[in-house]
Amino acid sequence: MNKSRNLKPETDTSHQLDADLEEFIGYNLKRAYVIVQDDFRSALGEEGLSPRVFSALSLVVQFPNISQSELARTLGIERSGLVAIVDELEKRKFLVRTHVPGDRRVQALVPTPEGATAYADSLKKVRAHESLLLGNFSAEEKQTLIGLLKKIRQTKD
Amino acid sequence: MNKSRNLKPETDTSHQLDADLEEFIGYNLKRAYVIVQDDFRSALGEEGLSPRVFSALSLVVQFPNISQSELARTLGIERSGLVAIVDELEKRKFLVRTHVPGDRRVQALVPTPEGATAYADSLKKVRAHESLLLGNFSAEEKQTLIGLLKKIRQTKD
DNA sequence: GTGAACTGTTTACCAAGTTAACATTATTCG
DNA sequence: CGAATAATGTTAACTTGGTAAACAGTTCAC
Repeated sequence: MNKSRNLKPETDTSHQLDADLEEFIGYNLKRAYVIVQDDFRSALGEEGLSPRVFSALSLVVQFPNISQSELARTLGIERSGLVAIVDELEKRKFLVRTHVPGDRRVQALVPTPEGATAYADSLKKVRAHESLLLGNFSAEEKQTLIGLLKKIRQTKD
Repeated sequence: MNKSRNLKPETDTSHQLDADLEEFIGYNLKRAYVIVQDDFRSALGEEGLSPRVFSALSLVVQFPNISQSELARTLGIERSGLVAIVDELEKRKFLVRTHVPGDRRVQALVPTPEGATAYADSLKKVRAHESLLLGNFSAEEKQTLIGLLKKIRQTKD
């Protein structure tokens, strides 16, 4: 069982091909995640939205009046962690925190017109980034991949 | 095209089902990645190896005498970032940095016997974690997923 | 032999999260 | 009612996992 592959480790580029690591979902998931995230950032540029801010804005635009708690829950992060994200979106004038009549604790998040157009613009860029990065994927492969990734999420509900 | 879904945002749990976000590879990748990583950590316990340390040890055990530069390259991280990982493995006595005769710059990484057994032990736990977490995946689905994730990596070589 | 390149390392930094505590407000239910 | 319980948004301190830049020592190319 000992593979005894000790030939010139410095110049042997075949490591990736048969390392134990390569059989793990976790490792492959991370490597792919890093690539996609890096490409996302360079596609949206220095002043563009980061992935997490984009995803928050997406939900606010699509579900106006969502509360911060609900947004955090939907994104799978802590309420405390969401504060900085909403702060950034508010500072950029992409949304406003508004009071809701029924409950004086919650601050409903409402997208501004600038927020809506910024989202539409970013959405285009994100779609372009994904279709360019995954240029060698068929539509079916993309759907399969998304389906399998969602299935992982379903295991922990 | 306006979906106008403004009914009780606080209690509407259908957000996940049709949000724009859900069609993106990047978003689904991140959500899945977080779940798998969290499960990895709880499977290996408080004193267990973190994912990145596990992956480094894996390569050192499988390819003894690998240099730090080569290891960093294989893992896709910076040389500077690898230092802390190797420091931890050395402190735990799982490997030693050794001089190589030909080149006085490089420090070849050699697993200790403890390192090898720690890896074997961790490997079992990692395999158990993945097969438990992905209990509702068929062998074929797992292979498909890994293949598609690798394909993402191939786009940026 | 000199300039370029590579190795390991430190330092300073950053991004993205967590946990714990808190004030404020709502809800539950003896 | 009123007291306990719970939810909301927020801050503060911390952790993790990286990067970028600079550096000394060493090797390579030509």
